[in-house]
Amino acid sequence: MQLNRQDVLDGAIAILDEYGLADLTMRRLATSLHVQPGALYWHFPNKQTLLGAIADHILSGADAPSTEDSWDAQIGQIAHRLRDALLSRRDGAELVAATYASRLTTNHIRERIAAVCIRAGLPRRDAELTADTLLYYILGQTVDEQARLQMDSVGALTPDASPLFEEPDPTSRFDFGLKLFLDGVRHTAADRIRH
Amino acid sequence: MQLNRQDVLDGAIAILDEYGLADLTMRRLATSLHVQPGALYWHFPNKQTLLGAIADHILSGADAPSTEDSWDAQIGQIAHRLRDALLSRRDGAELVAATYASRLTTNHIRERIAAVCIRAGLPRRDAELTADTLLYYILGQTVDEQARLQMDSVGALTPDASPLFEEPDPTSRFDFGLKLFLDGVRHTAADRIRH
DNA sequence: CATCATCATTGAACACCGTTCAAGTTGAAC
DNA sequence: GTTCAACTTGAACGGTGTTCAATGATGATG
Repeated sequence: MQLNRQDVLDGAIAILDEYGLADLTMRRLATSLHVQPGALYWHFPNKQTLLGAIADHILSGADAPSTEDSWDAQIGQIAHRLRDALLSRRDGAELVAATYASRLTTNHIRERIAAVCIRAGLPRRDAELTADTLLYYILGQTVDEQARLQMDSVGALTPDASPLFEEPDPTSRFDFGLKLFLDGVRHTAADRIRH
Repeated sequence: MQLNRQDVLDGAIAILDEYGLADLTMRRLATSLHVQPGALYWHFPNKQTLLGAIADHILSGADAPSTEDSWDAQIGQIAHRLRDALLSRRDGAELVAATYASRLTTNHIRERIAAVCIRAGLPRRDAELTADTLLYYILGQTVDEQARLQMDSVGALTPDASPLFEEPDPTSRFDFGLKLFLDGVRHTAADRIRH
């Protein structure tokens, strides 16, 4: 029975969920698909491209149009959708951050955010820079949050610093930075923005 | 002639500058020091610790007290100092971002930024979250900028998209996000902040 | 049903990587 | 000159991504 691209992708995602990004190797993936490592290279030219496809899968849907009315609620919704997508899989944030840096995801969340900013009245270049700024924040924050989460689930060193007593909770931390950002956009473009 | 910790560190930084992070391997470092790979492990317990020491070196000085008066000029100065430090060496941003995530740098730039926010009137937790938000932005933005810079210096694919015609220039892009952030802080804590 | 081109896999190798460790060497202090 | 800690060697262990000629499976065509 022969493999196809989707089988390889599904197998990779299963390994990611179960063992994490560090243990997602071409050899392990091949073994789990009952195949020799070389076979994978018929479906994907290299590992980085495969990771890009996983990143696309993780991000799928995050760049859909917002259902909110005001521009700031729209950006807030998209930001939370992105964060949820990153957190939905083990090491998702780390994987997407690495892949985003190497520009081999086909997701259009950057353009979606920029579009909201343009519709709100920002010039195109400012809108793009604003989208970049937000994306850097979300990726950095979420990578960190997920790393902590995983450390806690393994380590659980000091009961005092356990996640139950950690404050503020991760979502509040995220919203703090998001609000900071939105306030900045509001103020910077105060004279241009439509209400 | 025997090696010491500083020799290893200097050798590693030399390789980083000349060949980049991807080619900074323990074996290559050993060869350049005319030594067997195992010898390095007497001076550093593992590669990650060595990278942490390099990150500390790159960041040294970036967390000094600001010489500015107003809180926003102070943060701006520290932010630019951090960016300059990251850009001062090949792959510096990538290296520091990776090391920062794994928490083995001893630099106190986060605390410095938080201290400025506290002195400006923010409660301690808000100050820390604010510092985190800014750091995520700076790291993400600078990693991206440095990656582009390196791609241009190697690729130079389309003359139209060459760095000469790229706009806005990287520093302006950085300042755009920085201003967005500072405006956000100003607005968020408008009633609390001392002027 | 046989043929044939295309799709897909094998098996083995290449050139690396970080890390470990018993055994050996070096160099300074006594 | 001996001793002892600091330091290095040499060799291995157990991995990694990737390549490629040879081989096998598959489905459409004559």
